[in-house]
Amino acid sequence: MPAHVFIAEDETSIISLLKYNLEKEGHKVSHSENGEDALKQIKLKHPDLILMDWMLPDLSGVDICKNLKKDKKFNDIPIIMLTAKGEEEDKVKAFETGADDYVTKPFSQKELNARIKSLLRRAKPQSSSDIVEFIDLRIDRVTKRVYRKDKEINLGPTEFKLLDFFIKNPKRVYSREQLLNNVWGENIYVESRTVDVHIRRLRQAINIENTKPLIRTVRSAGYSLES
Amino acid sequence: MPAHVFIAEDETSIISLLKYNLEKEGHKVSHSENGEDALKQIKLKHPDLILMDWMLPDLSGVDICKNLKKDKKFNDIPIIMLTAKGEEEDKVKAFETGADDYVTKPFSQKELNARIKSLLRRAKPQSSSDIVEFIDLRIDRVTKRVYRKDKEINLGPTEFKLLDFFIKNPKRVYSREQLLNNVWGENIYVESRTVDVHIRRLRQAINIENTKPLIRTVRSAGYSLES
DNA sequence: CCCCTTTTTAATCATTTGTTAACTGAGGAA
DNA sequence: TTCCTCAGTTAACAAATGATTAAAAAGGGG
Repeated sequence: MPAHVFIAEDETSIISLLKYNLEKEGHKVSHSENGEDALKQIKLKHPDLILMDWMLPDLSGVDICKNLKKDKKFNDIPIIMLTAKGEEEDKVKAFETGADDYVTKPFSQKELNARIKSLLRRAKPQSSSDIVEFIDLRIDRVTKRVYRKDKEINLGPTEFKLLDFFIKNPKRVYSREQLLNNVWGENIYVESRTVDVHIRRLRQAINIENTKPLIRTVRSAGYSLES
Repeated sequence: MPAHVFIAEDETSIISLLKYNLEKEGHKVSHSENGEDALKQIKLKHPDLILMDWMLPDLSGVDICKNLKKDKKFNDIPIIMLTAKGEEEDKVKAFETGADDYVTKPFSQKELNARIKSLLRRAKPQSSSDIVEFIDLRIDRVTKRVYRKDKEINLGPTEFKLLDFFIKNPKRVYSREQLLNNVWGENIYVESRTVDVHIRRLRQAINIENTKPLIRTVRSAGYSLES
């Protein structure tokens, strides 16, 4: 699983070693050499995982960790703390501040890779409820099935996500940009016309023998799910 | 969640410490001070979880672990390895031999309890019953046999665990990552494509003369067991 | 050393996706 | 009303993505 890994570390030799190895694994790597900047960049780039030195100039790893963990937007980025060998009590402190794993220098690249993999694939808790309904539409997030009038409907992944998003706030009108941000993702760029196409596909799919259309077009504003 | 914990450890001071703490948590505790005896007792008592010292007189923890993990009847008992501090490479070896978790001495009781809880939670739900059925599929957890339409099916260990996991929550779609975490274990790192291969083998195995396929592929989401 | 299982790899196959461009229709202005 | 313009709709297609499959490589145990 290629991911974006951020390294906060002041020893350049370690940075380049890590960078080399991580890129070989297919990850995208950014880094920063001081705490202040690291925090700023992390918030800007929103990486998938952070390798953080315990000791950093001007803002310690612990502080960054605390800061991130209390911010809803960033508290689910896994953090691996890097510390010098032998500081056993640091381990406890690291976990207390919210680090997800802990590696002592010097570490084997193999082990680090393993831990990274493990953290990256750790299940994200899905908070939303399992089955949602709207009018004669039912969507089951556990079995990934969608029904209209108890008849099963086949949707592609994007149409599924689109409908799933609409159904969270029925009747609310979303602009194409909002849909792109919420369904496709913040940092993915596609033409806004693409939304139209998927709206059409979704409409076709959920349009079963003389039922209501369910998706409303609001001219020059966007789309909404309603009766 | 009270359970039966077995301790294989030769230092009596550690045994009594562990025993005290585990019993305070409500667990039933047995122990043995040498490898030979430990293995015998484990097979006799079939505990819910094992705490095992890496170094034991006359039969090492690794050997016991290997022995148990290749025995269908015992390979699902979670094992936590206990090792002296600083032996980093042992960690890798421990996981390779099939240990489910790894703790270095000295350890905090709090951390150990957390890990025990986590492993028990993962392993427990299967204890509900020894024979489970789904459609025309029957799996016997005691004898480790699988039948389809009363005809016995031969599955490799991984396929067995995979099917066993699926059958706990039929119809539920699991991602490859979830399957890796739950069937292979949190600490084992294989490519997620490997899952596909085992799914295929499982499919082939349970596909007896014109019966339903039973395993559904959900593109970009995962797999599920259903009719 | 041979056999069996697991894992990786790579080729192939199938579906989904994003884009483009032509088409349609609503609504405002004359 | 009629025409014009602009936004939305539709269909077609190429590219990308994801799943399947077979076969080779890697381990592990007897």
